[in-house]
Amino acid sequence: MVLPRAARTQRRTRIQEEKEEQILEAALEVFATHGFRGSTIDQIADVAGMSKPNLLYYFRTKETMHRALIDRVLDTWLDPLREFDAEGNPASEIRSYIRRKLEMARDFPRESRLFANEVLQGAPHIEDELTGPLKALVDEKAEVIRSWARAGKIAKCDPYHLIFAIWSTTQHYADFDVQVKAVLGEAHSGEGRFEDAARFLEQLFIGGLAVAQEPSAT
Amino acid sequence: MVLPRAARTQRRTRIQEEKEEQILEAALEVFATHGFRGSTIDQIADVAGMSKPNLLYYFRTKETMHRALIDRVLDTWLDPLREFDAEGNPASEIRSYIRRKLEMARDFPRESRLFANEVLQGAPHIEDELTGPLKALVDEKAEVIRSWARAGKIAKCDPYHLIFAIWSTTQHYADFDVQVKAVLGEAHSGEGRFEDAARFLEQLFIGGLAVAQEPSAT
DNA sequence: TGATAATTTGACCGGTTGGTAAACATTACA
DNA sequence: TGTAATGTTTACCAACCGGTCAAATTATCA
Repeated sequence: MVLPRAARTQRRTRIQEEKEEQILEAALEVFATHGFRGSTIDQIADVAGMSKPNLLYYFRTKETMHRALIDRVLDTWLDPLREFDAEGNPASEIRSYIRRKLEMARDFPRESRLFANEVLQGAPHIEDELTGPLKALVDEKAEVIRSWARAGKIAKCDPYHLIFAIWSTTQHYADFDVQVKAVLGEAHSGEGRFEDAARFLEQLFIGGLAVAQEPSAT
Repeated sequence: MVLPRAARTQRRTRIQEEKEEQILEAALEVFATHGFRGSTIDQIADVAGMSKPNLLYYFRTKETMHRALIDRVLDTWLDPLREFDAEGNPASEIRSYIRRKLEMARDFPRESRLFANEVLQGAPHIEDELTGPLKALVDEKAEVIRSWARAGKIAKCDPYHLIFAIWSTTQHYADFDVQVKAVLGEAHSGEGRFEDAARFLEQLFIGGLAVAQEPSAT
C-alpha cells in the first residue's frame, strides 16, 4: 500500500529521520541564500543529493518544506532572548545577551539569513510567529528592562528600541556578511572580527545605557 | 531602421526618458520586495503599466534593468555618509548622521530593501560597488572618526564597527519593518515610531561614545 | 525466504519564465 | 504631408518550475 508519503500515522522510519534531516539541511542552505521565491525544488534536491520526486516524497510541497524548516529553526533562534534573566545583573545580562546573539550570527548565519529573507520580503510565511510567540516574548523582556530602568539600574530608555538595536547590530554580521567583509577588506576580516565587534558593541550598549552621572556624590 | 532599442547612439527621446523612469520605479518596487531571482519581468511590466515586450524594448534583459536601477540608487544611498563632516562637532555629526539615515529608512524604504536583498543573497550583482566606492568612502570616514577619538573628542572605539552599528540600527526600520510593526503592535506603530527610534539611538550612540569620566576634575 | 510496505526513479504535465520576431502604430521632422 | 525612425503589440519559443504517476527497487520482518 502506498501510504501518504512519510505519513505520521505510523512511527517514523530510520530512513525518514535521516532523509528529512538531509532535506532540511539542504533547504536551509538554499532558502537562506535565495529566499523562498528565489529557491527551486530542483536546487534543494541537488544539494540534498537526491532526486526531486524523492524529495517530494518526504515534503509534498515547497511550502511544506519551508514551514517545517521555519518551525524547526525558530525555537533555537529565540533561545538567546529567552535566557535573558530578570533576576540577573542588568549590565551583565545585556552584555551576555549581546554575546549570545553575536555567537549565533557567527555560528548559525544561515538561520539568521533565512529569517532576514522572510521578514525583508514581507514575512508572508511567518506573520503568525511574529505577532504571536515573538511579540509575547519581547513584551515580557521589555517589561524586565523597563523595571531595571525604573529601579535606576540602567538609564531610562525605550526597551523595544533597545531590543531592536541589539538584534540589528548583531545579526548584521550574519545577514550582511559580504558587505562587512568587503568594507573591512582582508585586513580585519579574519578570526578577530567577531571579537572586535563584541568589544565595540559592549562598549556601545553598556556605555549608552549607563545611568547618567547624578550631581550627588556616590 | 530598427536601431538597437533605446540605443544611446542618438539623443534620448522624451518618451524614452519617461518610460525608463516608469520602468525603474516599477522595478524598484518589485525588486525591493522579492529580490532579483524572486522578481519576474511580467510583474515589473504589470506594475509599470506596459507590456512585457515593450519593457524589454527599453531594457533588453532583467539584468540590464537591475543594473540600471542599482546605478541610479546607489549614489543617493551613500549621500548621508558623504555629508559626514570632519570639521564639524563630533557628537552633532554623529547625531545628524543617524538622523539622516533614519530619515532615509523612513522615506526610502524600498531603496534600503533593494540593497538589503542584494547583500543578503551574497551581493552577486554589486560586489564591485562594495569593494570599490563603498569601501573607499567608509575608509575615509573611519579615519575621521579615528582622529576624533585620538583628539579625545569621543571615546576610543573601532570606527568600522561604529559605522556598521549605525547602518544596521537605522536600516532595520526599513528592512525589518513588518517585524518592527508586529512586535510594537498597533500601539506604538504610528507616526511616533521614528521619533522614538531617533531618540533612543541618539541616547545610545551619544552615551556610548562619550569620553569616559576621568578621575581628574573638569 | 517471501510477501508486504517503504523508498526511489524516469517520464511526463500544465503553467510560468526570460526573451524573440515581425507586424503594426505612432511620432518627429524635413 | 510624407516618410523614416521610434515605439508598441500579438504571437510565439525553449527552458524551467512545481508537482504527479506508475513502475521499479529496496528494506522489513514474520
